[in-house]
Amino acid sequence: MSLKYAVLAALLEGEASGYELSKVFDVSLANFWPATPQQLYRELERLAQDGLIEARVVQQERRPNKRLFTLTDAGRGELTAFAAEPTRRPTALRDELLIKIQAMDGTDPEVTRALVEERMSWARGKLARYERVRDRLLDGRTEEEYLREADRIGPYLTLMGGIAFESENVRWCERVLAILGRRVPLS
Amino acid sequence: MSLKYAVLAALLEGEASGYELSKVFDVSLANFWPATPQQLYRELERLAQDGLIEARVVQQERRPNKRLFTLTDAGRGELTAFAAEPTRRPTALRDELLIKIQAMDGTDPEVTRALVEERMSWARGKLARYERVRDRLLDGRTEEEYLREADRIGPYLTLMGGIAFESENVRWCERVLAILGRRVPLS
DNA sequence: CACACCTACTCAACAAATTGAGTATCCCAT
DNA sequence: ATGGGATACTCAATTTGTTGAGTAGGTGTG
Repeated sequence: MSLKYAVLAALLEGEASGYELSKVFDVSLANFWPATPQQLYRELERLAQDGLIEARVVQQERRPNKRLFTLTDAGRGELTAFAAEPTRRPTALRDELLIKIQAMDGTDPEVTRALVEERMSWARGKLARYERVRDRLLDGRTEEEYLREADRIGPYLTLMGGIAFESENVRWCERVLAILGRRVPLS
Repeated sequence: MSLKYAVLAALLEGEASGYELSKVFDVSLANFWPATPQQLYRELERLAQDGLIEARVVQQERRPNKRLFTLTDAGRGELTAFAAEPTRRPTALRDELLIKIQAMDGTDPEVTRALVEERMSWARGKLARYERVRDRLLDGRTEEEYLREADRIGPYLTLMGGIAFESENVRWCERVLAILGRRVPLS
């Protein structure tokens, strides 16, 4: 149900094709509403049928044609209505690694170390990507200036959330590695 | 696919009924693998059929009978094998509130404030519950002592993750509220 | 000049998650 | 004495999410 609004929110940034959205959902929105390309195409179809978005086909020369989608007034309306509704479920984190950590006693600690290290470097990479998005948003201004001047601060606040989340993730990994290291000194 | 292992991991704590598990999945495991009671009952059925857990029916006097499930050796084996496998997808955070924040420009800032405040007090509540679980685990010992003595540290490390996650959540809410407050001074 | 990867999707099948109702007993407070 | 909540589930329908294959031209790399 919420993917619908995630897509509408993504289209606030302007016209986009399904393919472009699938990229966006991989970098910025991926932080709080992951979706596969297939889900997006299906959702776009539905939204277009419901008149919340409009499609126009763009003929292209040396690549397949694409359909660009734009928010309609109706879509914009539904989105702002949604944004004012009370939130039903709060954060839901689904993390396979944490299941493995929960069940780690009884497995080789070195294997667990490796899993945590992999996660840590992944989180660092994501953090770096977020920081780049941040720099592009700020565009030389300080955060203060940006928040005063910008007409849309929503995307900045969610990005801030993503950055906070991933750096906490990295810190957690570091702590876990420290603890594992104390338990099983490197031989 | 992972719910299976989440359930097996939960049963490491000992025998439990579906009903009891649905409580556990609401407090501790909810942090990294949410599941509804219906999902759990179905999963338990499947796991019992596959011989990974065993059920025994306990007759009760003044309440409905219950089925208590225990890990079998096969179940324990599958779980430890899983715990050593590389993790496919990393963290996926799904947060409806962040969609609303992303789309907040164009809605009444006071409404957004209220949404964030609600989330903050919810996160504080969750944090308090985690802290209580932590105190019960530590049982008077310091973290150092616990980590040296305890034979299972997995649950402590995941709990640490939950605490880190929720306190970061609270901090994010505070920052957002501060920014909203500057933009829209309370009249 | 072969091979992999990028754009830009569609189709189909399946697995997992959500929602809502239904059953039946007991305890506690108003 | 009546209503609400807790225990302890089951059944069914629907919506979401995932996986894998297929199409088809274009670009870049060794």
